[in-house]
Amino acid sequence: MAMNDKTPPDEGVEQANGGEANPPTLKTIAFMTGLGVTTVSRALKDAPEIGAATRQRVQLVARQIGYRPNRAGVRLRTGKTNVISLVLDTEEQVGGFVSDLIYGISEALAQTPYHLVVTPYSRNNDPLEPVRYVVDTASADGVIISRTEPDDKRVRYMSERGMPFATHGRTHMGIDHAFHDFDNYAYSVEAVKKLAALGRKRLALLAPPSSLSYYHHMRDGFADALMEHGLSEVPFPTATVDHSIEDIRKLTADLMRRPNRPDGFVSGAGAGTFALVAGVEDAGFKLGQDIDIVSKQSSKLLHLLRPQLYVVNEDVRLAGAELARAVIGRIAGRDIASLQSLSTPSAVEAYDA
Amino acid sequence: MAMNDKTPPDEGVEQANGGEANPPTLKTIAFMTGLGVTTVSRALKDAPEIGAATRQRVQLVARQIGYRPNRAGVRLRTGKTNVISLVLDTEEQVGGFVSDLIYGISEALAQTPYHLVVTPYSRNNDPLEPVRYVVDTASADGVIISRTEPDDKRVRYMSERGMPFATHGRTHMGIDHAFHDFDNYAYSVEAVKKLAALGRKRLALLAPPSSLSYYHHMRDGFADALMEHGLSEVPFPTATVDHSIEDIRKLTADLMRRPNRPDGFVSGAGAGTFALVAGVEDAGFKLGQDIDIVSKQSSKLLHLLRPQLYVVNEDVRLAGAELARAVIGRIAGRDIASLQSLSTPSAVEAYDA
DNA sequence: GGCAAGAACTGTAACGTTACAGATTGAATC
DNA sequence: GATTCAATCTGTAACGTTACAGTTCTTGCC
Repeated sequence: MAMNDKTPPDEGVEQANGGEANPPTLKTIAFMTGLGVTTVSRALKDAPEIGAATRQRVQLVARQIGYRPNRAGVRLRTGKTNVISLVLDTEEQVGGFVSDLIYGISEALAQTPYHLVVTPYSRNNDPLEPVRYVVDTASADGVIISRTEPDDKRVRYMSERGMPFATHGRTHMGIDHAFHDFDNYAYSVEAVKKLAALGRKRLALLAPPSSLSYYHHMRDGFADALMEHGLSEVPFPTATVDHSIEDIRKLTADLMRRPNRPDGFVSGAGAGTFALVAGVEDAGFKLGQDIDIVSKQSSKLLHLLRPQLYVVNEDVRLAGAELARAVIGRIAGRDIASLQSLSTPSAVEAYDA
Repeated sequence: MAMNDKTPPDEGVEQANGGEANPPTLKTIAFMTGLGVTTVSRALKDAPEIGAATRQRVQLVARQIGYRPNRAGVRLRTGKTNVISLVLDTEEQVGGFVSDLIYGISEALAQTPYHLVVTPYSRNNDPLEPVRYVVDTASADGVIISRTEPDDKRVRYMSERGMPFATHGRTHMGIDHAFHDFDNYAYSVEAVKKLAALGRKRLALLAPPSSLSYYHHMRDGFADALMEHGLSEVPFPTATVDHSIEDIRKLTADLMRRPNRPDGFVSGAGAGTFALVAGVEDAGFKLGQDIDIVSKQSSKLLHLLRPQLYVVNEDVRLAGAELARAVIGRIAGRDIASLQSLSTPSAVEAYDA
């Protein structure tokens, strides 16, 4: 049995043995077990043509010495990066939104070999650029994007090139893909219903920018519910949740000083609601008296701002976890239909003292 | 001139040329220029022993065909990952804090070849674990950590093993290292000074958890300034900025109902201040009248919560950018002393209507 | 006893890059 | 004309992994 013709992994290195131990590789295990590297490699991934005894022996040794596959080696050989890329707009307004998304994703990735890489872009630049980078350099196995548009270039790009991805928000472009979304239609329906029940008649909507998909959902729900309850809309077109706090505040105050001011607001974002409230009060009106506001929030701060606010909670952390599961599902080749989820808003909550 | 003995990069692949083009490699450029891969490699990194004409020719071709070095190849050969790892506590309370940190880091990394990998851990587990993982598997060239402690195991671990890193916050353990910190000592000195000027006498501090470095800075500044202005402290030991909004609120209300309640608060975190205000009002007291509060904030929401609040802004995005610059500096072997920065708090701001 | 077939294992090559040790020039020096 | 030298270029090997094409050995069958 020619066992000693295996080359020990550190041969040629003259350092004393007390020096830094290099991380173990397949070669290390091969040397320790007297097997070939190929056998070790296959034994570690439970290949069928490896004997049960050998497999167990290899896995035991690997565990003992704390073997971890070298990511660069695997990536170079197989092309598998074990990376999920989160493409983020770094101009994103305030709020723990992005933090929560990242926490949710991390949570779901923790049990997997995947690392999370944040790929930023500036809203001023082309949103397609970071996606193109990731796809062209194959620097991730899957991508998560947010700020989804109804006809989204990024979705088309990734679809055409077979890059697995999941979107935060839906599209309407005839391409089926994994997504997670908050049901903003249901949200604004519930919000309007609440305001109707409070006797409000003329409602305004602080909407997302009209380029984004959820603008349409929110707007449609708003319009349908207005119709159903026989209420009217006070247009508030210039302001969106993407505007700065100062802008929204000023636009709101202006709106409130008009003769046909609204007596109810539906707000699409927690931070925007801070500005709404300030604008309303700047104009001299009182929340819960002259006007009522229903807002979405991802943090829990709105009721501390004003207890008169009505809120619906959006669990962004959950969204992150769902998105991570969805991309991983796509990478594993799972069925798209099973990787699409919609989060139903909870009931509108009044402040509970 | 034997030029055609170079092997074209796609030899052996039977696909028609109309198929997907594989990303160009050094071999591609070598083939196109008629040079050897080694020459191409060196030409691209401006090595001195390559002729000026050749260098330009190679770089031109590389640019034209959109060559990008394969990260796995570089990483495997050199050990350089071109990755910065941000180690994050995923239990972090609320606030755009982490978002801003990430945006700041991304901003600074955008001009470099570095990718940002988020390495999460749960506060319940050992904070050393993710750091050990990154160091042991050499999965990043540099690390950024936050929630720094005066005697920080992670700092020791990375120091001893020569992993470049930067900390958000300082340590006091006789190890010199790169950091960025907000001057929380100066902050609480200014905060107390403001409250003294307002005629407040009995101050309480909503501090960070006592395990963290900035607890001590904030506390020392608080104590020194109390002394200087002849004010007294109302102990508020159980509550920290890490507690939930609900907990802080309740503890604050309890405190305010005591006979020796404070007439001024210094708050170490924006989200905590939301809870402070709620607790104060729960107990029936009025901000600006019975009590004044000075708070740090990283978002701009506090003055919308209550205009009576006094705020100091902490630019976390800047902190992120500084931290990124600091780690990169360490990786480049720059002097530690030049990679330590302290951000001086701006003046205490009252609401400016 | 000879042979086929499977089980269990092995070596080689390749992914893309760079370190290292040459090789090939042409010009300058003696 | 030979020798040295610098300038410029090149091939080979290796980083750690896996696909592929063997190789060896045992066992069963005729």
